[in-house]
Amino acid sequence: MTELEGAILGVLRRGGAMSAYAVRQVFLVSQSDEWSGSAGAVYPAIARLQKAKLVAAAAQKADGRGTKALTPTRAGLAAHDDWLCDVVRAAGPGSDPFRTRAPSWSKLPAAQRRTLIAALIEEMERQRAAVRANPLDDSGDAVIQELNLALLDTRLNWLKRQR
Amino acid sequence: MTELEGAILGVLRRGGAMSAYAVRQVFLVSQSDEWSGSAGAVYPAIARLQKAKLVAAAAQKADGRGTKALTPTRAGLAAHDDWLCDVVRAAGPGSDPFRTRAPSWSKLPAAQRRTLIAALIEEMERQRAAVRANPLDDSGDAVIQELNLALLDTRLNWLKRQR
DNA sequence: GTGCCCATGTAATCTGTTACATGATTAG
DNA sequence: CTAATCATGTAACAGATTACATGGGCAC
Repeated sequence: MTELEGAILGVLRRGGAMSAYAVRQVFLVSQSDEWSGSAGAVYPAIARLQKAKLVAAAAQKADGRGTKALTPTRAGLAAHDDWLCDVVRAAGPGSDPFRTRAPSWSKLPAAQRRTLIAALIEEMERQRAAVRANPLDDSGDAVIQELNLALLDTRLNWLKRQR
Repeated sequence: MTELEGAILGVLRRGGAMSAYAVRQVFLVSQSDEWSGSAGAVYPAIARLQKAKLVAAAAQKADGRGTKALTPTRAGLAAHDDWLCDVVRAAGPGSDPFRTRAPSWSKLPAAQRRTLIAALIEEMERQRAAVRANPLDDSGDAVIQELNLALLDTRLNWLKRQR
């Protein structure tokens, strides 16, 4: 199961029956934009999940567009549990564009480096304010917001020590 | 420029002239395993960089294997600077398998959830001990280690609040 | 009835993964 | 000499991205 497939099952599990389009919207507006929510990723991923009988689709009446209400099957919930409990994968570092760049910033000319660090601090503080201003009603989003705030603080702390 | 291409330029910039094989080793033993360092990724990426004249290859004498010493060109350094100063990309959240799973952990049966959280704490503390035990001689690795330690602490703090 | 969003998908392309292939060098 | 490692690459494949295509529902 790919990360995207696991994430989709999680959305269906937390959000109840919804259409593939609605799943896309969740990714499109998500705080952690790990995926673009592009149709070319979401629809094939859902098709794979359906083929593997991990997701079931119930046709909605009075919709000529063939909109389906998707729900995880019992096997889908079990597979998702396994994915959730995969300690090795869950504990992995993931990919972080900040961490990838940070080791090389010392190679920049000093003036450029100072400008960059100032711009990064400004951007991170802007993000932090935006997150803080947002309501965290949905339980899943609240967790992501909390972890994202911690990430922002980590980066800000590190940046301010580099000034 | 892809993240991998940027990272490769960074390795060449920080590590001095080295072969494509040596670049691979850096990724293979790297603390932040964002990439596997697979030959099928590294060699094509370096080929792209060479084609774009961002990396130059000097043949080493007395090596029948055609080993080349790779160095960033002036254009390569400029492109790398741009990549380093891309505030939007650097400030992005990246992808985090922990953050992807965390919102769904509340859906697990309570007993399973407690077991998982305990296993995750153990794994993170093991990782933290391993990082602490490692020497951080190389400047680039030291930065990554520092950011990884902060990431581990964030996750541990969050997990311990969930117990 | 004309736009605009809803809703589903496909096609071309890019990049990374695993696995394989090939040959040079060096340690025992 | 033989085995392990150094060193470079390719092939088949999987998954994500952008862009495109198609058509239903609804507001004005």
